[in-house]
Amino acid sequence: MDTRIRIKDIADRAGISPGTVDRVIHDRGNVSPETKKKVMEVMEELGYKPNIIARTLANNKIQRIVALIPDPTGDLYWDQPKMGIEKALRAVQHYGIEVRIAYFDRFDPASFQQKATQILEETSPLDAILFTPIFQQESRELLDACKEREIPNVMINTNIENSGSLCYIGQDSFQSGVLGARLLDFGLHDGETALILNLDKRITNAKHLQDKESGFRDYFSKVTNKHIHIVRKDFEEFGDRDKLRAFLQRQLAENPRLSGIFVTNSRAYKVAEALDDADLERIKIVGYDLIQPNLDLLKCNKINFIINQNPVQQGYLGIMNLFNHLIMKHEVAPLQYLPLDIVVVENVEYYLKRELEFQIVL
Amino acid sequence: MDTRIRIKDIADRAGISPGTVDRVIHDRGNVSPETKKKVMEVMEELGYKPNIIARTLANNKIQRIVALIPDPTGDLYWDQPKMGIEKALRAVQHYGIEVRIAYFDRFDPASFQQKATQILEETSPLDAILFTPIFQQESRELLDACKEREIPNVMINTNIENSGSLCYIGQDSFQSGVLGARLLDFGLHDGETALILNLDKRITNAKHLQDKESGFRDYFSKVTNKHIHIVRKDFEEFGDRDKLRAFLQRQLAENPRLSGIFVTNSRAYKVAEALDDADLERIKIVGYDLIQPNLDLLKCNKINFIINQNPVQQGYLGIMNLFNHLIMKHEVAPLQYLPLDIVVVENVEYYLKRELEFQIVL
DNA sequence: ATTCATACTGTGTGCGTACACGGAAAAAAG
DNA sequence: CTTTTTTCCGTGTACGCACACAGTATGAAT
Repeated sequence: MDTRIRIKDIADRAGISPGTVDRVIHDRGNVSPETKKKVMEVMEELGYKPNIIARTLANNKIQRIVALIPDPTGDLYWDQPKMGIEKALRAVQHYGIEVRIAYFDRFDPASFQQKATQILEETSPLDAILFTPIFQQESRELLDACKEREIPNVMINTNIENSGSLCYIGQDSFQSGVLGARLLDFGLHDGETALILNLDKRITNAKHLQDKESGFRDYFSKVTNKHIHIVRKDFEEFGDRDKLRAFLQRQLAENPRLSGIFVTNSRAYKVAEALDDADLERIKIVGYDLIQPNLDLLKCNKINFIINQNPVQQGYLGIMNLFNHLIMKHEVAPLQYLPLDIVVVENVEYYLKRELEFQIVL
Repeated sequence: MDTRIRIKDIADRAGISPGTVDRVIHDRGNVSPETKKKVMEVMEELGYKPNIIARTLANNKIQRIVALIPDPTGDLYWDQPKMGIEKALRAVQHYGIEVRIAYFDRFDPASFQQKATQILEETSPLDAILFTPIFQQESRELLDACKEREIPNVMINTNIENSGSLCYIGQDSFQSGVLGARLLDFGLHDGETALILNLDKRITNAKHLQDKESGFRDYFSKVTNKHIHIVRKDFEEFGDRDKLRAFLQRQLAENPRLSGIFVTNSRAYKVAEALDDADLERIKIVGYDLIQPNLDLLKCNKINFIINQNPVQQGYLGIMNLFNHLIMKHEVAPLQYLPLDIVVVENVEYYLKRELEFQIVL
């Protein structure tokens, strides 16, 4: 395989045996300082790059990763990180990586806490954790436990600052709000009203929703040629269509010139379904995520734009980054913002196809 | 590594030696029909999956790939597939893949032909080719030569139908035109004119530009609430700013209500640079590709939308697909359309970041 | 002077596969 | 029946690395 430098080459050049070079490489001690220095110099000089193929073959232990994500039952969005995780697993399982996916109730912090504890206690060995820190408090506890036990971890979808995590993979919430504003702006005229709508339980961590709102407001604060009135509302009972309809009617009554709604999560379809066609004609809707009900409404122009949060990618890259860390021993970028894909009818197909097809199959 | 089935396990179960199992796996003959059948049954029964790691380590020959792409000198776009190819190489070089990049003059079919011949004759062994078939005729000749010599090949950026290629990776040109129309449509009013502008030498294959035009027209043919007049122009001397300016002034004179320009390749910046600020205020521009001059003009709102053709991805996936074919011996999807990314000021940063950062480093 | 501990270094085996080589058995030729 | 050829199959080695283990050298303690 080419003229690659092997450990043996280093050894020959340094006038010692491969075993010693190996000790230097893995910093396993029992090497005299001079020899170590010499070996390091030779490695530098010859540009030694370990052969991962041989390394993985020799080092045949398994690395166990546990992923803790929301139970996708009844929520189409959370099925997608799962798909990404499974796709990544297929790519790296040859390297001795094992992934178990655990689920928690996305509306119940106690469930998260319980599962996290269970994972920490019952999984052995536990080499890494991938999780979605949607509950701020409970996630911090998990992060602390990881730090204490020196378990590398990756966060996806929601970020927590100063977490000590290996990395975060997901969107930049603030900028995501800016983009949402920009997209709504296409359909807004001077003096009209835009509504920021959080269809979520209050209990879930609102941090990234707040960031989206800040970004949204930031955009319009910089628009000079027209003035847009901005209103924010939270509504918890999104499961009940009639209540949602009543709620929306109230908003329309209070804001007669309401002509744009920014739904901060994947539930834009609920809004579109609850509004009358006549209102929909006038009101532009920007939402998140390529889930089926959103797609259906996008195709008949009842939702105007969808911002793709790349949930499949999040899961995929989460695992791949752990792979890079655990097996490849590469540096991992701590903050990995995914693109803010703008999805309209005309390009939706290709994003869907990409999610389904492989990227890299190893 | 888990409880994986090895060749030795198959051998034991079938009551023969690993060598024979290996012969069956690689169909290398010298195995009696009964034994072969027996081995196949056992493999099926135990669900044998070859260990790629060990396979690659043992099979230490190199696979030589040559990439034939346009010389990026003086054209910022073509630098990007090159980056993608290099990124992919970094990911798979451990598996014994070697890539050499050859360049041709993107305005000179003879140069393509000459380089192609040279590659076929002088590279030995030549295990695969990745190329951009921008010259229809000459590319067909290369495809024929590949077919004759049974050299697997991948096309990126431009597609040729019925090519016998392993796969095509790039955009769906027609749909790309549809999207371009949709984006321009945001800024167009009833009765206004949209210009489809090909800033290219006539000599280059116009097939994918034609497709873009068809898509563009197709979109507006389906718009019912307003009527948009569509004009198409080709202009070869885009290198000369004064001539381009004069040309554009002529268009403005001929089409007083011209308020949208769809530039079908990466040269939108040339249009924006050649127009007066007063005209730019009114005229919306949609172009392609995240190259620096386009980005600068996007940021100051002189270009409104950029469609990303994902050139880095094209190169990256091109190599990765050959890797999948050559090393992994996986099936490869023959038609791999990349997403049509809509890029505006608000999300441009994240696309750029993605291109620069790794995706998978192996 | 011998033993013993310590600090360091070399050797060997295994990981799962590919493939060359050689040997045995069966079939064909003499 | 013997020799040669063919067909089939087992053994061994290499791939590059990790790691256990077996050394060797040095100096201190007895």
